[in-house]
Amino acid sequence: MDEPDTEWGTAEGRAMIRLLWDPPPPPARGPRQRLTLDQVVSGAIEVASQQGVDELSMRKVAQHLGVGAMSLYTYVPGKEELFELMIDRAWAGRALPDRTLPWRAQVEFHAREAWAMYQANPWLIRSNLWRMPLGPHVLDAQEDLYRAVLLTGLPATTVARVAGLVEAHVFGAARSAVTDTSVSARTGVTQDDYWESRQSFWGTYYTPERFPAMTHIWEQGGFDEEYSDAAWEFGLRLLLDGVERMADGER
Amino acid sequence: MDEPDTEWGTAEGRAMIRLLWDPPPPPARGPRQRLTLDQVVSGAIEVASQQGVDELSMRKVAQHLGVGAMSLYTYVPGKEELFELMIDRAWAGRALPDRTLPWRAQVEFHAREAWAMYQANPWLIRSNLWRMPLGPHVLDAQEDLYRAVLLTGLPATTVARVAGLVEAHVFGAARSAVTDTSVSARTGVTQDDYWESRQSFWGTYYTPERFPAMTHIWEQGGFDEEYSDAAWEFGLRLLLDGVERMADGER
DNA sequence: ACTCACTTCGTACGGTGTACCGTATCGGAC
DNA sequence: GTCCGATACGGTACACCGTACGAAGTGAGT
Repeated sequence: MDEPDTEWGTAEGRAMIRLLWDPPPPPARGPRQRLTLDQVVSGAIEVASQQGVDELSMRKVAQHLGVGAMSLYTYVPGKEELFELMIDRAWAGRALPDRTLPWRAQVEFHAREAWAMYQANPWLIRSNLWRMPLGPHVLDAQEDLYRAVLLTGLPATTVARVAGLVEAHVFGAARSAVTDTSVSARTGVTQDDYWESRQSFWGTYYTPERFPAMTHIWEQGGFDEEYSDAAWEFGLRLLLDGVERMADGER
Repeated sequence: MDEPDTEWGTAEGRAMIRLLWDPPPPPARGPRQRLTLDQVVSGAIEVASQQGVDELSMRKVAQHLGVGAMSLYTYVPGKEELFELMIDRAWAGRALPDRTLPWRAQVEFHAREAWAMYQANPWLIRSNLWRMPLGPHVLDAQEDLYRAVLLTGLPATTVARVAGLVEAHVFGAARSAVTDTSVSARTGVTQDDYWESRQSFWGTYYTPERFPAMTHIWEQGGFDEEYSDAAWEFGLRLLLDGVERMADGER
């Protein structure tokens, strides 16, 4: 009789999948739409980029696009779905490596593309926390990464793990690198201001006796270049060196 | 004259640091407090654990503790600060490794403790996105990890990178592993229901022709054990193998 | 006994996502 | 050309959020 309206059942799931994979047919029979789905997604991304993902709201997206808030719901079932579309759009920008390159160069290309994607779309960092959306561009990129890792000749289980490691590593590095700047953009507080606001800690509670290792690394300049390009590529190299060794041992 | 009330300046920063590091003196001169700061933090963690971090609200925490919503603000400046206290509390549960063990065993111990922490507190996954709080328990654990990695004898910059890699890797693995279950707990939709709701995708848009690599890995059972303990320990091993080789080459 | 710092919490404000529904707009059928 | 009905638009409303404000009650110090 009265079915629950918030169910995630097959109905909503199917609607989302269609939205991602099928171009929505331009509806005949009614007044013409003022916008396109693409414009809505782009507008949302612009709002998220300019004001930060925390400030993203349906009302703000609508205002940015010059329509009423509720009008968005004719393009998109809800905010969550809009977010999935935004994610897939971001992944659409990822280029694929030249298939004639050796596997390692291809994987490194993928990693650099992922890094660039997170740099260009910091709001992504706050997303993939949920499930990765089953969007076409997401899957195409992942498929190609799996293809590249398969070139190693390693067993399937290992390939799945390695591909996951590469994606997770880049994501983790991007998260750390982007966090500071995005927080700054959101609150208008610069990184220096933040540290200054917390400096009472350094003078009061931080003592070299309690934190000798950190103090030592600090004095050696070990924290100076934290999360530059060099830092995350160092991790990638470490990772791929291990994979390469496994692959060599395999054959 | 009218100073901005939302400033993050030294005032608020100092208050937060004191809240984290100094036990709040039991206030004389007024009616006795009904709760303690510890109880507030514990209550918030219970709400986050039971209902999911998205459902965490000051009103719900207050109700859970049997007090009015606004009463919480006598213990804590705001929600953000409460969250930092929750994070530090979670880190407080991390045990430290036996210092007589070799460095690798110590680092692995740290990694396993981190994994256990994320398993026990899935709401953490949605947190560290901002800056890591400067809480005493967070810093004590990190200090000890740096100490353990320093035992390798590697240069300071490398030590900083390796420690970051280990933490980031465990976090990434935990994020992927925990996501499914936490979404289930939040929405009451099981993982199977979710996949069923999206199954129109598998029948309609997923074709082996478009995704040959994924299909191949799937057929080989490569995705079966995704994000079990074995999966993330595989990544850790790969990582530490590389570190070990660097350390050996060093001396 | 008085003072007054302090806790508690009801009320309220501006924000959110979005359900509901009246109104305007058009394509297709006649 | 006229009308029907599906559709887009968007105002209003509801439940919820974080939290500012202030009134009322409490209890130690004087």
